[in-house]
Amino acid sequence: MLQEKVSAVTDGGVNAAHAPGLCEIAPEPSNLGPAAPASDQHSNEADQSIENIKVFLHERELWKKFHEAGTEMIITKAGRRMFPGYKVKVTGMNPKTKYILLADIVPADDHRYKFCDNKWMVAGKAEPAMPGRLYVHPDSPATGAHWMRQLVSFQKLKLTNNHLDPFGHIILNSMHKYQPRLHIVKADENNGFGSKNTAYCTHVFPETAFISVTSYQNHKVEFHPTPPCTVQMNHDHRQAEAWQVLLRNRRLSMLSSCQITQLKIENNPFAKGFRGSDEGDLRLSRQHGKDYPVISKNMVRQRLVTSHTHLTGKLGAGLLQAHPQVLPHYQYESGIPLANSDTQDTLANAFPSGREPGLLYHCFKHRDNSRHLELGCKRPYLETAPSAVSEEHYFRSPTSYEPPLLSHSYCGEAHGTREACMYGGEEGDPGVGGGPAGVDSLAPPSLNCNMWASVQPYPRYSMQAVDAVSYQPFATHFSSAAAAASATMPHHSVSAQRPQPPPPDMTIYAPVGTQRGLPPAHSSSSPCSSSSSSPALGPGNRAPHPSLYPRKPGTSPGPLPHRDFSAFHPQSPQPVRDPPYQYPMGMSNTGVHWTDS
DNA sequence: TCCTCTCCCACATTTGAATGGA
DNA sequence: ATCCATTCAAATGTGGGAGAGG
Repeated sequence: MLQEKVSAVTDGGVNAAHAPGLCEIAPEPSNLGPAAPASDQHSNEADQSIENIKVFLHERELWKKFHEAGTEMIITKAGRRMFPGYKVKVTGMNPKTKYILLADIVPADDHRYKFCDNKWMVAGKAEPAMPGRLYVHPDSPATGAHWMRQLVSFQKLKLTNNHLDPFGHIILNSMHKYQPRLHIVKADENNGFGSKNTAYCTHVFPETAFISVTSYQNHKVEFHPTPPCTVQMNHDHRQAEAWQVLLRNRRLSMLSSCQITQLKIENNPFAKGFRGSDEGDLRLSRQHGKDYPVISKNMVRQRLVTSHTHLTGKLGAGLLQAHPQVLPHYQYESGIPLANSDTQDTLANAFPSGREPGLLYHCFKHRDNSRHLELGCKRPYLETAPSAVSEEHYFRSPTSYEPPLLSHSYCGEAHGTREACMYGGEEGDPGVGGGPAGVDSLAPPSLNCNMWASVQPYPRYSMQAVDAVSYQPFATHFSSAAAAASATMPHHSVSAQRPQPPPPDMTIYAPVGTQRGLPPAHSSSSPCSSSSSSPALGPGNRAPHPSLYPRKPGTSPGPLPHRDFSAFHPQSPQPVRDPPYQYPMGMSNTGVHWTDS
């Protein structure tokens, strides 16, 4: 957890709380200002109302930069952190009330995407959603004072594409669009485990949506110091000069931070080694046996875009007009509009969201024409893109969905059966924390409670699905709250309107192998048996390297069992006994407003 | 057989936590 | 108790290549 000062938070606001259970987003009056106060239905309890909680996304400007470029998040088998990190500042909590903060990542739509012609395009229907997992902040539960004292960082949350991931990372499908969410669950004794009324709220920052990839989709091109053929073909002095300008501008700072890899390299300390410098380029080049600098493709784009101003002024009718096929290509790629484009176009272009019906229609219509999937992708990067403009017709709806920039807050109340506490693997076990009575004993240091619960990506937004869920015997108020919060997550119409049967894999997954030196429990029957903390725990509790636990064929955890587990783990290294934790999703009566009991 | 697309892996580098000595 | 240097695991994007599928 970062120990940053509260004042370091620079991000925007949180919008008002909405009536829980509504699967639609109420329009927000403002995108930028601080959160409008929640529509408080319990004004006499304003101080303690969870609706009063405001969440500010940390590094929101950075997130917005990524969002405008079309955020990509690498997912790997071993798990990859998100960058930018998901950090928030929370205000409005009751300092003495205990809260649980957790995050999950849900599909933003039911499309599969592909990166084509420097744009994200719908490439078909989404693959079946992975069993959802919740990432519970390691400090949970903690008092409001604790949460408000500093930034709340979910930086150690990891994403994986390993469907059998034993480490508790959040499982995602590659080339799909996802939306992280933050849930705040009240966990004090008056509204605690076993309580009928669990107050919670969900916050969504649309700018944190991303497309998961196994490798960044803007690959490298070799930046030869000699002009490319498109320039060489025409021995025009002005073009040669233009190329010199390009070379000269290699080190220009980005006017438009538009490329994901470059944004990550520039902002992620761990990627410092890739930051641009002539020496760095040469180093990378030599590393790959090249005598000439190798510049990332996105850098080329940036430099071209950056140089556009210079070029247009300097070349006029020269290069750009002599080769009109070049400029249109760059003009639109990656949603980087030039002077005439506005932000909305940028956003729409970067993320062809499926939330906008018209856009969807265009995408599918285009796809049905069996054209766009073949366009551009096979062309060398510097080749012309004659379809670039026409593509815009299909992927830039004039009414493109522009996501609000504030977090959407959804408050709700979970009304589910709570026959067991999620902490209560052993009631009375102070380490495990168990049960309603264990709440008070759950001082933050004693409980590192990363929990990984299955979340149904689509059906959870469906009230029909909610009703259809058969409760698992180990429901907890917490999971109920999380599930309820999940159920209130607004979803675009395609998913929300698709009734889903009760999920067959309504499972819980346990964090495993998080204590140093302790192997993860691979047994799906009791995956928590030897684990004591989660991968996201603080220093000293590093997750073991996956290579320490090679999966032999046939010994893999296998498909997630119908009953899987997740548990909060004490820091003590003792094995957690099989915690009968079940986190049925979507069990909340989300049509009921939350209440503080 | 060829091509495209997606994914995996090794690599060099940087960061930051842990450790030990002064 | 504090400071500093060292060590090492974790994290990062990249290029090359494997493998599946058409």
